[in-house]
Amino acid sequence: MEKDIFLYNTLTRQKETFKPVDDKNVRMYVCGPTVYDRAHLGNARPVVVFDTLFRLLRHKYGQNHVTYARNITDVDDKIMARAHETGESIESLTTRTTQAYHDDMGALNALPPTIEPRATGHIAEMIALNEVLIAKGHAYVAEGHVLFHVPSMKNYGQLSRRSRDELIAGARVDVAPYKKDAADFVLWKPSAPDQPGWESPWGRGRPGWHIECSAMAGKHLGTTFDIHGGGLDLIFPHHENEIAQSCCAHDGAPLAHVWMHNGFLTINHDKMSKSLGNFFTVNDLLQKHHGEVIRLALLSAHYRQPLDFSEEKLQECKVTLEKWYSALGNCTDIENEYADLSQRHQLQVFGPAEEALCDDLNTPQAMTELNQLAAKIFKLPLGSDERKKLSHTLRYSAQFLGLLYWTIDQSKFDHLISARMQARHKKDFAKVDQLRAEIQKLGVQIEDGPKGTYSLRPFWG
RNA sequence: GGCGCGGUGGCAGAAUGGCUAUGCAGAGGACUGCAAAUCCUUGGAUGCCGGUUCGAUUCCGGCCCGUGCCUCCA
Repeated sequence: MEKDIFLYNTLTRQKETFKPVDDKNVRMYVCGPTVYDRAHLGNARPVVVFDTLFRLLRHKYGQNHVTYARNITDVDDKIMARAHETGESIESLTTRTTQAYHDDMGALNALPPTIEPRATGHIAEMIALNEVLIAKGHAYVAEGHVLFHVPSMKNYGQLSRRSRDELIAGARVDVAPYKKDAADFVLWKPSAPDQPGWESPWGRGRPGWHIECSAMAGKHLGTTFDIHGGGLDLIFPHHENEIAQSCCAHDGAPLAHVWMHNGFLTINHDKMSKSLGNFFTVNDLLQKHHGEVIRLALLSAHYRQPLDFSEEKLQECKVTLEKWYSALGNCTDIENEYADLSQRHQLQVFGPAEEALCDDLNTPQAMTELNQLAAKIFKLPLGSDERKKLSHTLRYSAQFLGLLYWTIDQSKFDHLISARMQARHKKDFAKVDQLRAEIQKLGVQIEDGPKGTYSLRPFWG
């Protein structure tokens, strides 16, 4: 792919041409879930957004030249609190929740990341990082805690564009007495005997929130990597502090070149919250809507914009997908061209949607291109070469969005279709309708076109 | 109080210093065993006030409104 990729960088507040450190190994880190509860819809947005970016990067740099790391935070006070409430063991809770996360994100057709490091598997790296920070004068020990000393870093606050003074002025929380500076944050904290903990040079304890990402990113992606992503709310303090830890440990080497942050989502224009009763887990939604529909809805606004979720939006996305599937081709096209979808990346048909995605992941623009493509396809004669070619492009383009991956049992389908065709010629409409119902059981809704032909679309009940 | 983001047609949602997407919804027509889809035609927008400019929705300033973050929430 010749086209350059442009990405908006929170660090510079500008759209920049993406230039990887090593184009043989493009590296991206995205903050993953804390596994104490089912993922909610808000958790799904960064997953789908960065999955889309992952797909685009893999296309441009090669399937095996992109490393995507997304962590699992499996040690955290929220986890401890939940386990304490319910009596479930921490291990059981985190294992079960991690599995549910994989299931839910898989249902949204998010590819598994290349690496999924777990915090509890990297305690030694975190301790080592703390020791480096202490040795270099960026951290200190106080009352069993290890704290990062913010004034030790001259340019702290670059990502969020906040000065240390501003932070302190706006602080809403009491400053712990053992902190040398009000802005200092915890790298390591002591654990009570009944809390999970690991032996360390500072006694038995557990990591602070930010240190795990620095340690895991450093281990798996190297000192400096290409893209670091997450939700808008992570800019401060989480990502700011990751930068502080990693840069100071590595004598100023940048942690990541490009910082990307997705916007929040609202539900019917309200903030999603338990008190408003509009709090949905991904799994809740999957009971009512196909994952592909939810995925499209999550991509229907640009990732940096707020995204409003509603039942109407889901309905509209469902109809849109059905239209695209219908445009994809009649059964003949499916049989001849798309039987093995894993081969479709070899088609190398340039798609305009691809170009839209190269412009800072403009997914709404990509949707427009797919709509345009579908409209063109519908105007062309069924079975024509031109129509097939555009169908190729549609299928090909949609793969970048992780859409139009749906397939059918081809042999059964072909058999039923030809039987129905015959019944139709005989005008045996009772049989025709009965066969339509049978085809529907395969998950396909067929439609009769103007010339007795068929279009195909998934049937989602 | 500090830092930031946004206000585009009925709704959703891109883009752009001049020719203003796209989808849904609406109106009219075509097609049609049923059902559905599709096709053709069509009305409709850039919060307010100034400035820069031959020309601004787009750039600059002010205002109004909404919204996010400010130590563990994607």
